[in-house]
Amino acid sequence: MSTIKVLDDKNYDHEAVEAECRDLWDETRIYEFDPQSGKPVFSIDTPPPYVSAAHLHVGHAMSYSQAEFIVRQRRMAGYEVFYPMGFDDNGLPTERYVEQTYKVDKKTISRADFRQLCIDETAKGAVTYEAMWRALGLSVDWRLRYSTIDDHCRHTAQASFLDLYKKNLIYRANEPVLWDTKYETALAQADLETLERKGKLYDIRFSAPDGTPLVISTTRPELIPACVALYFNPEDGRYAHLAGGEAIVPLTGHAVPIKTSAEVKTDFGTGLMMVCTFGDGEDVRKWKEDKLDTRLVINQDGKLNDLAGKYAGLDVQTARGQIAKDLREAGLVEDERNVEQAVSVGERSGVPVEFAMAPQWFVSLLDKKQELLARGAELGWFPDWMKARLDHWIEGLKYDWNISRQRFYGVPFPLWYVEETGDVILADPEQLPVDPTEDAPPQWAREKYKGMTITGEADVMETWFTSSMTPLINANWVGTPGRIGTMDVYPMSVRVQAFEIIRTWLFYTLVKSHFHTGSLPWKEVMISGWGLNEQGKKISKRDLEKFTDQDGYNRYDPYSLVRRFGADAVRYWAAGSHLGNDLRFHEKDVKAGRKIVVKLWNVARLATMHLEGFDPSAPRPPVAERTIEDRWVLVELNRLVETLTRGFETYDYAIGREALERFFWRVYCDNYVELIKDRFWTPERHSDASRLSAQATLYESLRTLTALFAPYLPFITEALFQRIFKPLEGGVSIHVSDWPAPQADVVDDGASEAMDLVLGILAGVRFLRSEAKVSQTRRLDTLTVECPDDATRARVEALATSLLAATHAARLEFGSGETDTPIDGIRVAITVAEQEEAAE
RNA sequence: GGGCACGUAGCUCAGUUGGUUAGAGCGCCGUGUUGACAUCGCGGAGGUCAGAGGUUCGACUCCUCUCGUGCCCACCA
Repeated sequence: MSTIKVLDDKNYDHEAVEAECRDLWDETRIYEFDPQSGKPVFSIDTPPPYVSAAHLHVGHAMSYSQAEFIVRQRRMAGYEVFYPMGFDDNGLPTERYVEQTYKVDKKTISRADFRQLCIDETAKGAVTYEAMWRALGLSVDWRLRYSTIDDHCRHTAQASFLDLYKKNLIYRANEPVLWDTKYETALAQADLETLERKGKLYDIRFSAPDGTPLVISTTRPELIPACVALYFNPEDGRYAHLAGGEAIVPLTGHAVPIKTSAEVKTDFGTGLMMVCTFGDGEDVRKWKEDKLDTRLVINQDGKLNDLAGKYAGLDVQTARGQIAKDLREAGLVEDERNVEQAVSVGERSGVPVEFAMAPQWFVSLLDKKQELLARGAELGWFPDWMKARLDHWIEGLKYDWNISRQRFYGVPFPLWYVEETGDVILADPEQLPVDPTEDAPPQWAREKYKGMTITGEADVMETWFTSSMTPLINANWVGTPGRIGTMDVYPMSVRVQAFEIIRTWLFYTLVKSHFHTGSLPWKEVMISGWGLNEQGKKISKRDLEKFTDQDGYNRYDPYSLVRRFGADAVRYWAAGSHLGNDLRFHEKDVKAGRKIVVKLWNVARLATMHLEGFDPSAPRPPVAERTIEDRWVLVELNRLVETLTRGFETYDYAIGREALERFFWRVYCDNYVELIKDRFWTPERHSDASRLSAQATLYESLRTLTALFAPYLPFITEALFQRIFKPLEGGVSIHVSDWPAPQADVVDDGASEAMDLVLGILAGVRFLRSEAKVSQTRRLDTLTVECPDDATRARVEALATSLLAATHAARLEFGSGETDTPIDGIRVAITVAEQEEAAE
């Protein structure tokens, strides 16, 4: 027979407990995915963070914790959990970081050497990240880790390219592309941000061949040398006579055609529009549709070229000022005024994008919008209103997906070009991953193009081309030997991510899955908000640096918080906002988390004191025979279980936290455990049966509470399980025990109503004690209850035992009360026990 | 300009299909300790639920409009 021992540690030592739990979890390997378990699989696709550039802050801790609440609950609910973790060490952020850290230039270092530096650097970052995730208690199966530059991921990305190529979903074109002049690379639409700024709108005088002035309006005078046409609205009577004619461009003196377009607004500026190569997307469209001349005046480095005449060599900004000045001096500026403009800038560079002509690889999207919208509609969205963001993005797509980047560090395209014929040689699937700038093309190609010049594609794929593969990376789509995970876990159960990358990561992943597998990548998506600083702004590097004190403590640094308050406390904070909503960080909220952890420890200590010697394997009193206090708490507990289970089904961890907190504090600690004390303190007025009833109920409720708290507070709940419950019921860990189900034999047979009466009277007594400055535990001589009618009096009388126990009173009397209670018509009064007075 | 979300106590937020005197945490005030917990208990103050209309027997909740905040999208050159 096993019985319960009292918890011996008076103080809860989170550091010791967390270390103990981590060791236990490592040793027992309970988080490892077992494909043979026969249980339904719950697989989760979480963001692979950039490991180099950014430092972790509580916002990261928040969103990963929110996902992990769900994971832990699903594991307990009987799912076989597949929980990998990835790191994104590809792409521009890493490249920039390495360039700056090692002071290297991509033009003077070999691709292999540079990649090695990136790999080394990101390996360091990954160590930090893994340590952080472990400290937070993320139940990741670390055998499933991937990093986007490793062989498996490069292989997957290149296989994706080959598959798209075969399916005719990818093409190469030499078209105007969005161009970042700072990093000198092409960009995709999704890489753009909008910058609001003040600009100037100039009215500038062009002329007709006969010298008649023609005044156009533009915010970009530096593009005048690139002008290839003027447009006006066909409805615009002012210019009707110009149609089909020509205009002479100032500064350069070249002639351009004058055309009409319904899109020109008659009330904007002068109603005459200058079209250039290329000022914006509209220019590109007219250039294509009307087969305009090409006068590309801005080079890939953002400087003007020889077409700009004396302005050659100036950057866009300088040229704009210089040209405006010269035009003004020449008397050609009719008007200039300030305007608000919205310009597209590179997300990373912050520099306004230009257009450049360079051959690029594109994935077809524009003719697939309907299919992609349909896929998006198949997904289960949590919260559901986030779906609108994807729909709007797809509807607003203007370009196919340009995946070429004129950068260095990324996954190479698996192909070579034959200079003489222009043919494209694709890598053989067996030779992936391949780097065409270093590796030879396949044997058959070397033979076929013998004697010709074969060059590997020097561009690399953009980073999203790889990260959009994470579900297929996890499911080992390419069949890398030795990797755990097969297409059996595909589509995955859920993707977790923040809202700002719906248009990128979510969208591209959907695209890839649709094209490669004809199915969704996951069944559902869980979209989280951001952790914000006290001011409600995104947490910045500045926050992380500025608020560090002498001890190295920083309130935005998850490590600092975990060390000071414990991982459970940080996680408890993270559960504080509903899914999809931002959460402001306040240290005091983590302290509140800490408080509930300590309270849980203490209430467990109290329970073990009352339960000392209790044998849970012995028959317990049927619920129907227990006291009303016990039946009441079990009814409340059943409701709690239902609430949490329902919340978790829709990824709403916050419902559960809220309900748990309310139950734990208001029902359990403040009332239930106080109400049962009398049965142990004054055994002479309670039966053995009622004591056993309390013990059984206390045991059951504490066990259920431990399980319900487990997804949120994995460490303390594990500690309680190991110390109290495991010796009695066996099992390895609370985290692989069963998720609680409502107890079927618990029905609300009036216990709640009766307890309302007891608690109402108790509230009145507590008020009187407080008024009279009498301790809440001091014994009362009499409890006097004033009832409005005989029926109420009879109900109160029937509850005498409970009332005396609750109020620690010796006698119940009926008479006139001193104060109201929350219950209509019932008033109470108290007298303090004489003998205690004497004892003092 | 369009879309999405939001506006509830000093601060941060709950409030599940509309139903009696709107809740919590923190903060504030008062008070209590030989029996889990001062990392605590008990009590208290504090809100015209952004504003205005409308639907309804009844609105924090549903509808319309206005104001304000955040984010996303947008070629007004």
